[in-house]
Amino acid sequence: MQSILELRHLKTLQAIAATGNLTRAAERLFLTQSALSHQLRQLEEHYGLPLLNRKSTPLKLTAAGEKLLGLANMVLPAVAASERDLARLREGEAGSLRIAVECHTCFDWLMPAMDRFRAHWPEVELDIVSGFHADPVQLLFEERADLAIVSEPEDDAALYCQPLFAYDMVALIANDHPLAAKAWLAAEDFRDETLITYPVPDEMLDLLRKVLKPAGINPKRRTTELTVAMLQLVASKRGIAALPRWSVQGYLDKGYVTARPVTQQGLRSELYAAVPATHASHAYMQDFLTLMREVSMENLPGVSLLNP
Amino acid sequence: MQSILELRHLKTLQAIAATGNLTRAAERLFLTQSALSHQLRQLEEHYGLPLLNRKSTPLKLTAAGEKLLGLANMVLPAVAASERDLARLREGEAGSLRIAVECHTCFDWLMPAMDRFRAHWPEVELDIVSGFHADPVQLLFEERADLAIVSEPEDDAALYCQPLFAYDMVALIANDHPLAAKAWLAAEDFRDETLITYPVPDEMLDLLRKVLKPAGINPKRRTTELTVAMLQLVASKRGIAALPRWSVQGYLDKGYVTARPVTQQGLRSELYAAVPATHASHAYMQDFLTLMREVSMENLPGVSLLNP
DNA sequence: TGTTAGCAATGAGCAATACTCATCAGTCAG
DNA sequence: CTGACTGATGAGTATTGCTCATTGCTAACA
Repeated sequence: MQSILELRHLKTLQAIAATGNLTRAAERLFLTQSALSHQLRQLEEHYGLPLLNRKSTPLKLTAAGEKLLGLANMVLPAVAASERDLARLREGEAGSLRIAVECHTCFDWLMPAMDRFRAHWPEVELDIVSGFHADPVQLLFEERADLAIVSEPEDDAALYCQPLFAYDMVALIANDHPLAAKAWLAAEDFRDETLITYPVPDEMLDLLRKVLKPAGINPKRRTTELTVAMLQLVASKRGIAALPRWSVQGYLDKGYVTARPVTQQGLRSELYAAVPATHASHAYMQDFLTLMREVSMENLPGVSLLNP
Repeated sequence: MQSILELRHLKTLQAIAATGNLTRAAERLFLTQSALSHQLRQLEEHYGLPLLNRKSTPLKLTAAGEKLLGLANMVLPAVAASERDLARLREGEAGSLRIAVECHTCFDWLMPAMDRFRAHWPEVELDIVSGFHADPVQLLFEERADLAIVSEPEDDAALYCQPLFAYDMVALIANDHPLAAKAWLAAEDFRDETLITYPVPDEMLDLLRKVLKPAGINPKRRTTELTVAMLQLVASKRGIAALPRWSVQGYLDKGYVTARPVTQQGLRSELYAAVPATHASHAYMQDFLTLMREVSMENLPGVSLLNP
């Protein structure tokens, strides 16, 4: 009789539709698989209708489920927008969000996140701090930036550090390169090759810091600023490179070059967002932090969210 | 950080905006005043903003409150519509809803309720059973009607009976009639007057059943089918009538005739909807039952809902 | 000016319920 | 057949949303 539906249920349905899997949907909502299963059963009992087809993998919504999903898709964005409005009412419209990056490839996913953000907070001054800096965190302390994208968690009490996502770095080699025959590359394999990198300090290159330096290997080097140029050099056997899989997936799909894991376990890298603790509570900052996670999940193949 | 907003909160805000009063809003939601107060405080703490201005009576929403109310007004109807869709998915589109009335004046508020219903359930056959019947409940058993509007609760297990609302019956007299000088009319006052009624059996006239019959008073009678005709007769001192206040409020506001309570405590009447128990669970029936209550609250002055 | 009625706020306590945990059953790939 | 991965389920717990009882405030009225 009385409606038992709550926003919680709509969020659940959205997560299930997005992941096609109760377990992963639960993760996304910071709940357990059991919780979602119970929620679902309660809804289905209440409406006397199945909401999803359990037989299929990935999980498919029934017609009734789709109806409610449609509701969720119209209601939840409206709720989010209203909550932003309230935050603006409390904190005012304006503010600044200057982003410092240490990693070239980040632009790929930062751009769509920034676009979405601009629509939410037109009055916030949004910038990427130009030029590359050895230590982007330093820019935060100098108040020349409000947010830094870094590859290791910062352990400073003056900073709030939010995990973004993890991804695999892969070695890129020409399709007919002898190393392409191997299932994965060891540090040794780089010894006699030319390593192609961005023109940044060694400490900012995960391959060098985590794999080659520890093994005492220091290959010949060549640098370029552009990812496409790197791929061009690799394809023409002028050297090998190591890049995030998500930044080159498009080229891999076209068979332009070959990717191989670095070391047997793979080389897993992570990204974190660091913001001055004083800025962390701002609503627009919180919004951007979640936006970055959302956008990267949507757009980048093979990344996994890190628990905040 | 995490959103705590739920549909429950939106319903609360809507009720507060509608009643301008926590206590009455709580009644409408079948909760206590305390519950709403706590809800409100939780929201205000979470958003760091006051949602309503406590100083004013009736309670006024702040800008932030209005924002959320706007959200409620867009979200809640969408939710209700989706739930109707689900009900249709389960039970099918069609059905019949034939309404039997024992009280002439009911048309005033039945019409808008029926209009709203038709929009919700276009495939349900909606009718008022024509002609007047001494016992509309009988029509339910004969399966010639699906819902009856009656003035006393039915005590039959085969029927589901929902209270609708309560209202005051008032005596109508000419402005310069001697009885207009009295604050209220006693049974005695009717003895030498002509009573103007609808042409229905005496048991269906609350004034006769509850006041005059018990006092052993049986005044002269005159009948007419139309409410306006009754008022015309009253105004020209051809007799006095007793009608629901809500059905004549418009004429009273224009000073056309004078209204006086019947007996010192007033003559309070009630309306109930009776439906065959077998039909009561149908979603469209439930929808109509709540629609009748909603519409009468909105349109009829001085009525009060009865607790179901 | 005291008195009462009406209203919202508050804190304590309780009951409903939303969740987790542990486990089971089914499906699929190796 | 086994192990990995899935969702379902029941029991138990932690949370939370609610009610109850009371207080403080305001306004109306004698």
